[in-house]
Amino acid sequence: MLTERQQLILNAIIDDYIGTAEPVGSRSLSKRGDIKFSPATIRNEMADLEELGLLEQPHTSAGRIPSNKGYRYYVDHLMNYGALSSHELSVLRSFFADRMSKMEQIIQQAASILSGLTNYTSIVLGPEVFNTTLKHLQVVPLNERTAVAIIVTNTGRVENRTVEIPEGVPIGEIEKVVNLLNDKLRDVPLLHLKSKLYSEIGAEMGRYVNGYEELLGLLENVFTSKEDEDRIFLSGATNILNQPEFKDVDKVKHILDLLSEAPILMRMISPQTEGIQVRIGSENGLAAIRDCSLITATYSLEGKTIGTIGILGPTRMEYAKVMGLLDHLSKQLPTVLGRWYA
Amino acid sequence: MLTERQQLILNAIIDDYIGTAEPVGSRSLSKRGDIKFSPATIRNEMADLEELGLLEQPHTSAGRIPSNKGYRYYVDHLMNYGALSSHELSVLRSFFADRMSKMEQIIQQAASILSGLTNYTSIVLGPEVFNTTLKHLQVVPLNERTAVAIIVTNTGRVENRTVEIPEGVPIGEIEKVVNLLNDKLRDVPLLHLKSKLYSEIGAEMGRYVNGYEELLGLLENVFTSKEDEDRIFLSGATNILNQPEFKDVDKVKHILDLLSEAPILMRMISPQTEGIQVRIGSENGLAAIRDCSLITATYSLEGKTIGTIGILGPTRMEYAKVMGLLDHLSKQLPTVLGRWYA
DNA sequence: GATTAGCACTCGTTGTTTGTGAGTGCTAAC
DNA sequence: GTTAGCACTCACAAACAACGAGTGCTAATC
Repeated sequence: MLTERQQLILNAIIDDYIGTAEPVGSRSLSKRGDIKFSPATIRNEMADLEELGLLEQPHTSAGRIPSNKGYRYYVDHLMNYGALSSHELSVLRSFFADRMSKMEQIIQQAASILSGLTNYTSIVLGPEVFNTTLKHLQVVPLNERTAVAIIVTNTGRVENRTVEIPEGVPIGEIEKVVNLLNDKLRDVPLLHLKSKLYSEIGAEMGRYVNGYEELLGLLENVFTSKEDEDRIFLSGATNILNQPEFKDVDKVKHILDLLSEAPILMRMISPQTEGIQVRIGSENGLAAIRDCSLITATYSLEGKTIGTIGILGPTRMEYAKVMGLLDHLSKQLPTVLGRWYA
Repeated sequence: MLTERQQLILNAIIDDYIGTAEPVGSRSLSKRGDIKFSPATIRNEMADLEELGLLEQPHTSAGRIPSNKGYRYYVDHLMNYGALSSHELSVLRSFFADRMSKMEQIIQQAASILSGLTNYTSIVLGPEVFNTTLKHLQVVPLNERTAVAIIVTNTGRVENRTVEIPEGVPIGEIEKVVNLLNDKLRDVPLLHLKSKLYSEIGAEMGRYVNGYEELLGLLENVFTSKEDEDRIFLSGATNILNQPEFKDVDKVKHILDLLSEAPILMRMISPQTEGIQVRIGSENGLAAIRDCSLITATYSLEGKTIGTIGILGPTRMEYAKVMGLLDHLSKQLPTVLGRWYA
């Protein structure tokens, strides 16, 4: 347990360092208004904090910088979520005022706003298909052998896939099947489409349609959601380049490469637990972002977690501000999304 | 007009510099097998070439590097398209063997291959809607006030937009309109949809449908293609970070920011003229890529230019190799795309 | 006993100097 | 016309000193 004064000093150091990216020394700390001890006292405390692993020294005669553990302590015990500035509030208000966009646009916009307001990179995981249901299935033949299958969900999302029409299946048959499926599958959650297809529809289809086995395989392919990739929205990827700690091109390359790998991002920000989560430096597990912190917040609808919004920045991140923002947005986002689930 | 020997030397310098990114001196040149003059002679020639503006000297006692004008001369007069390596050929062959993907996937894949084989950034402009025609129009109501309008083209592309249903228009009416439109607009080029909508359909619609004015406005919105953004495909954006001339993070940031602006890319690679085009350094006009060269090749179908493939790299680019590749791919691409226009 | 002034010490940063070597331009010999 | 030779230039790297921000420790002070 840290003493009052140690907390004060740790807090001040992190505060300074977040602002300047320079190691902070005892003398400059003692000049801050909120610290009323001499540099010598501060030095003693700093030595103790270093021994506890909360601070580290780049080299002997430099100031101290927070260690990952230091940031962790700060986040867990010292920090309060920042209140939103009036500017932030007004940006968010105008975002929430928009009632026209379709869901994907809303999510993309949310990502843009996050990266715009923070100058970090935002990663947003769009709503899970969860209770997304099938609204309409359509097959449009393009020529004799190809057709495009289209799925419309109740959230307004449209997915499509090109399929090859098996030899010897006349267009008429396909239409019959599609009509049947539309009747049977309307309002069925996407998640259950495949199982329902086999358990209930398969047999019935056999009665009406010739060669339905091929069609079944085809439909399975159509219903296999490629959602995983599509749920990831990125914004402000190049913002890291603004941070002084990423002057090194090689480090940056690894990060940018990582950001273009949707499946990895997916794993990174999939909600492990509800609420706001902070992963500092090596806590992320990925070497490429060992100097980054990732803050994520889940958002829910009707008590179910359906997605995540996240910010990736240097470990020297404005935690309070970012967490304030994420907290606010994650709570408001469902109200905008809500109408798609009416 | 350059003498034989000047050409030989200029060619050698560019060749060397492309490989090493280091200024090349007279001594190292004279050691090349293909140059049989003494360093002194070479120096004299280099001085002349510099006077002509084809070479420049970073500083007095360094070797020479090609100027933009030097590259230009090289591209226009000295260089031959590189023959494709067996590796390149095999990659391309397996690409062209794929007959299943839908068009967007083909284009995206082409971009990936280009960036993969060159280690530069590839920018591809997908086929123009040009003779893309409407295959099917569909409106799926989501709830009382919203619907999603879907357009399917003969190329298998699916576009969709969320629309608000005007008050007092019953679902039945909408269905009627959609059926009418499907009859009238099938196989009409997307480009002409809007004009046709007004010139021919508008009046007729008035006869059958109440409140058709609102619907017209709505449909106009739907038919306004947002294609411009969607036609751009990027790959290997972070490859620039591998080039030694882009060690500087600030330069890189400008380029990466540029690459995320679809409209600017659009303008950059829209085909001005048929065939392969090389824009070197400042010839691009954009400050952010003043140290880059952009090589583009148009591809055509039935004599009409329908799109562009391009490579963005440092001015010190492997012109011969890249142009060989682009030439090959731009000629082959239409054969894969062809079936969508059958 | 906690705090602080004082001081010697460390070490990265900055600026200067000094070689070093790759490369040049020029001149004179071939 | 070509080339050998040579003096010269200049970026780059190493070596070095001065600087100063910052430290740890000790002893005086509150």
